[in-house]
Amino acid sequence: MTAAIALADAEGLPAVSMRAVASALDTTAGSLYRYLSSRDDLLDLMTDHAVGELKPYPRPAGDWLDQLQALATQQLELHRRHRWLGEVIQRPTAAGPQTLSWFDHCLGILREVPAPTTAKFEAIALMTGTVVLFSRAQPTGQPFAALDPARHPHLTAALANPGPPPKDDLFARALRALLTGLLLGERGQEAVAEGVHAPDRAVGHRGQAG
Amino acid sequence: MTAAIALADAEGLPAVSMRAVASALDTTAGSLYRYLSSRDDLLDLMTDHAVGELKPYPRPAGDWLDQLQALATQQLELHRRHRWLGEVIQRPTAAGPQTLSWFDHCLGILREVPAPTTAKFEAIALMTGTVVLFSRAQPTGQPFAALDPARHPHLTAALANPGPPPKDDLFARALRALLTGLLLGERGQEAVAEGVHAPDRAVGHRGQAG
DNA sequence: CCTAAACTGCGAACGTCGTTTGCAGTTTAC
DNA sequence: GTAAACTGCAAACGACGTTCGCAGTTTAGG
Repeated sequence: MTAAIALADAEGLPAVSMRAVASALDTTAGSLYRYLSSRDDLLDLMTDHAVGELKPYPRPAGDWLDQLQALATQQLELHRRHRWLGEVIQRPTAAGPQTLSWFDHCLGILREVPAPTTAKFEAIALMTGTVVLFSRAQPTGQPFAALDPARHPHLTAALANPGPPPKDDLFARALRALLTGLLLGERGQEAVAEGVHAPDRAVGHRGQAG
Repeated sequence: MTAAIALADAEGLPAVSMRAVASALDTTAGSLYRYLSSRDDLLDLMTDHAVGELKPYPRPAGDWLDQLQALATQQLELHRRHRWLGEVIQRPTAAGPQTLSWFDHCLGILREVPAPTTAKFEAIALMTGTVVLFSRAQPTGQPFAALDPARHPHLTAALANPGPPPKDDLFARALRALLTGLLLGERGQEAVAEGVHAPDRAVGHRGQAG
């Protein structure tokens, strides 16, 4: 269980074979089926255990956008710590209790945001998707073998003049752009530009937490 | 090759085994290694072949944002047609010629956008990532088994009151929010809100194409 | 305290996977 | 006409997820 997580952290998800985790537990592959129904079961348990690391949730500070950003930042750290998470959560399996709790916490933050429920669901899904995207991108080696400048003029030009390194707040900017665009619609753009962070109604995090 | 794509379209990526495509070609698994060096090779070929379906690229219309949106919409249709694409392109392999050509085309559209090269790379990657995210989300069954209203108050409330269905322009809105946020920075938000689509310099697609 | 039932862990095996290998049959070159 | 090179393929290898049946141990009942 935690042995499987350690294995995945160290050697990647493909290294998490029934035989490997059994060996780490000084037993054999078949024996694991006394406790697990399948390998997918193991992956589900690993996922929910990892999501549990997000607790305690950050104390509410700022408006809902700030709070979601804090949550996403924490989530990004989690995905960098467990690089196999992005791959695992893309399977269509039932969500575990920790995942359910986290999702409920997100909805709590969005409670007063005037957007339909479906939009909030999509926004949270896309937030996690963005986290996964950013957790992957770090070492850009040279994925381009032989470039023909005639065939790919813009690409060669871009590579010849790489320009300044990317700003490190790229994640926060992308996230805020996505969330405001999704949840506030076109009017959200103006609101952000004007420095207005919340709609008319008060958007606080009243009392409860997960 | 095309047989493998047909197989993946029909029965999913796991069904694309060496033996299965060999059987479709009336031969055996080992024989394929006369033409392919590995299964990853086959997947790479399938990917590049599928990306080739994006040609001819849509004729340039509107500013760079409109053009990228058209490209992304076309890409989304491709990913819905070949649902295995999203999974395949996440492997860290070298890009094929069609993929290179497409990437170069994107950079051509962004040619006059005043953003560093690295930012453009990230934006294109995130655009594709958004396409993958949206290509997945279609049937939301009931992923929630037994909900404890006390433990997940917001979630149960949200499910009890689903609200109106999501607007179908959600993809376009998310994409535009992401791209403007990434490539224009904070100032981009104002520009979009004011209906201004391009910076001072003319942003046309002059002549060439991929 | 002894026996019967239930449960535990585990070695061995099954089928499938990607990949390698050696062998026939055929084509090419001298 | 012979030697070299190339082709397709059946068989096999190791690793995978998973199943099965058998020992050893724990529990329940008389």
